[in-house]
Amino acid sequence: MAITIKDVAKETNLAISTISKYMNGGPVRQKNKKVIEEAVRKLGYNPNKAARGLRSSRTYMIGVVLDSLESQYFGRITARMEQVLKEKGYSIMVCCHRDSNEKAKKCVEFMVSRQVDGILILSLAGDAGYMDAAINNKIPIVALDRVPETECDSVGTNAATGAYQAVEYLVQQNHKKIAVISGTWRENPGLRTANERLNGYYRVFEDYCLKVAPEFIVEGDFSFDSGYKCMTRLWELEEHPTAVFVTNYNMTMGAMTAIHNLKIKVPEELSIVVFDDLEYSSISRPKLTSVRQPAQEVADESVKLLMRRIEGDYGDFPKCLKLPTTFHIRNSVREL
Amino acid sequence: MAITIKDVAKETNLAISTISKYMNGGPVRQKNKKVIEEAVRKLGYNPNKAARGLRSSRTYMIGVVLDSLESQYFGRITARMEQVLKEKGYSIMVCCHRDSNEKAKKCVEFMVSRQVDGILILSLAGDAGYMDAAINNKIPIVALDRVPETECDSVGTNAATGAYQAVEYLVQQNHKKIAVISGTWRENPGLRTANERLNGYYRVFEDYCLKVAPEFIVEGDFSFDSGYKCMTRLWELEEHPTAVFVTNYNMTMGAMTAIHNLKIKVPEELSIVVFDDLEYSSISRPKLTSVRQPAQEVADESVKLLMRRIEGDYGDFPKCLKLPTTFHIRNSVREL
DNA sequence: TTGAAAGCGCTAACAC
DNA sequence: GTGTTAGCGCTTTCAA
Repeated sequence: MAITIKDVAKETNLAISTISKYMNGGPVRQKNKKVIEEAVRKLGYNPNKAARGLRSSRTYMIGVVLDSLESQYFGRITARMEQVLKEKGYSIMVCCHRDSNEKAKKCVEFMVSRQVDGILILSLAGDAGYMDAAINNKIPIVALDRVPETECDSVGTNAATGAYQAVEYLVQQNHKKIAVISGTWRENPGLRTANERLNGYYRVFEDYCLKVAPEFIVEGDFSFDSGYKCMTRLWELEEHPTAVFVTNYNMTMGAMTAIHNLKIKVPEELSIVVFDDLEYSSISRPKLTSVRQPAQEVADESVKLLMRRIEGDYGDFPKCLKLPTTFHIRNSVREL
Repeated sequence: MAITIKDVAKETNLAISTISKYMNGGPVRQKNKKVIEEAVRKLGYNPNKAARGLRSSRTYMIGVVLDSLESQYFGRITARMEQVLKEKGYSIMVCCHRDSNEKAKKCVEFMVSRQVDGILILSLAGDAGYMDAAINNKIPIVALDRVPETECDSVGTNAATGAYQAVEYLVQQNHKKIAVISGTWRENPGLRTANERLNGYYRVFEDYCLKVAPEFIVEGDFSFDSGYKCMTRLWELEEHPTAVFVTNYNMTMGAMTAIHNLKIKVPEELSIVVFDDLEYSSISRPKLTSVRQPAQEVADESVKLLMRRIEGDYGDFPKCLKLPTTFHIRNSVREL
């Protein structure tokens, strides 16, 4: 087995507890400090964090449960969380729920049994029973991106406002026939982020006294395929829209693929604005005018909030933080 | 604090060790089995894995150290590893090295101090001193994608063959003026994957008795920007190439952006084949003919190998596994 | 089969 | 400042 604190004690002729104190930044005599440092280096001692956690009931481990590592947006968020947490001495354990609440529940239980100090959970809709294990064990948990229905800490972005801005921009460019490819679908009406994005659309129409054309509102499910299908369906309409608002990244890529296949010219024949501003938005031609969610800030704020909960500061529980999106005008919209 | 084995013992009037045995699938009297099950459910008992690890020196935790969570290819690999490992009862701890060997060393040490049962390390060039901590502590470690110089287990793809296939295809379509945007750069000549991809190119020229034009070999560093710059430089040449082989994903996107800006028509004016077959290859217009690395198989094989090492089977150490790439013909190459 | 007891590596009281 | 000691929650002998 590896080097333990005992070995260091033996090597230095000091007590175990002195070594422990030194390792935790406690006060140690100058001379001993040197001796210990020396021994630690020589032996290559590395404190066993599991044992430390067992004793101090602090594992310095944070559980991150997310849909999948394959999504760009969540990848960015997770990468940032890892970075920030590492600086604070925490490491992260990840677990994918693949959009199943049942699996999410398992993930959370798993993390709890690992004694994580806190949990960050990304993107899950509907009933939040999956948080029970954490709550019962008094392990702080903050939800990201999609806000569950239970009373809990959460941080996300102000999707309604972001969507509003995107659609308003279209209106300001004199578009009236504006379609939207939404992520709300009847089987899963609980998906708040999807609803919020759609609400932004409705509100613009309301505020500008425009009439909503039901056939221009098509429902996808946030997947590539649904984006493709929705766009195709839109183009089969007798009267084409002059602009379309696509409400997430995967659907955007699906829609753009359909657009290419149908040989629709953007922005000449169809203007497009999209929610999520990731790789593809600036790589595609034309570049896509888009609403950006602040991945880094979302990560930073949720970590900050979680840290406060871990320190025991529950003053403002439950906190629901909504970060503003930003709007990036590029070349996919033309003025009518 | 949470429910411990003690609570279950008290609840059932059995000894702690009996509960432990039950929890680990040991032989317990039918009657007691029922009683324990009942109590576990009622109390919501979840064994503390840290304590278990401390005792049995098995944490059922695997450390994954990788460049960054933001890369698609590694995201896929990591996602798959998580899935497979979860099925086996393992969870993963991730740590990003951001292409710094020094940070990688820290990551590995960190994982070691967490008593992980094994380490999977992705994509790192040059000297492999960063593995020392794992090796010294006899913690199995397998390297993925990029193979370090030290004697160690590794699994990657057969990049040279993949590159060969791509360039050979170009030759078969009667291209002679074939440029390559390589990922080898003088400051980091140790990057084997980059060298292998370039070697594939050289070998085709050798085998087909073609002459290599030095000005057609441009050196990037696997980044978007370098892809952009290399493509631009290529187009400033007096004599343009008729085809280009781009040796990784980020450079491909950079090169494509340059291609769009320079208004180069693909494949009419320039054919392109690329290494890595991710999202963009099939979204872009035209779709990109590309070499695909088998992310899932790489993940599966490395996990399988690591598991064998954890079980103590070092029969074939050090094993260097190279999985075949596949070649996908799409619309970015024209026949001359 | 079951239970008592030792101990994994560490921290935290407490006495010195 | 330093050392002694008692556990954190669990597994694992070893007796019964």
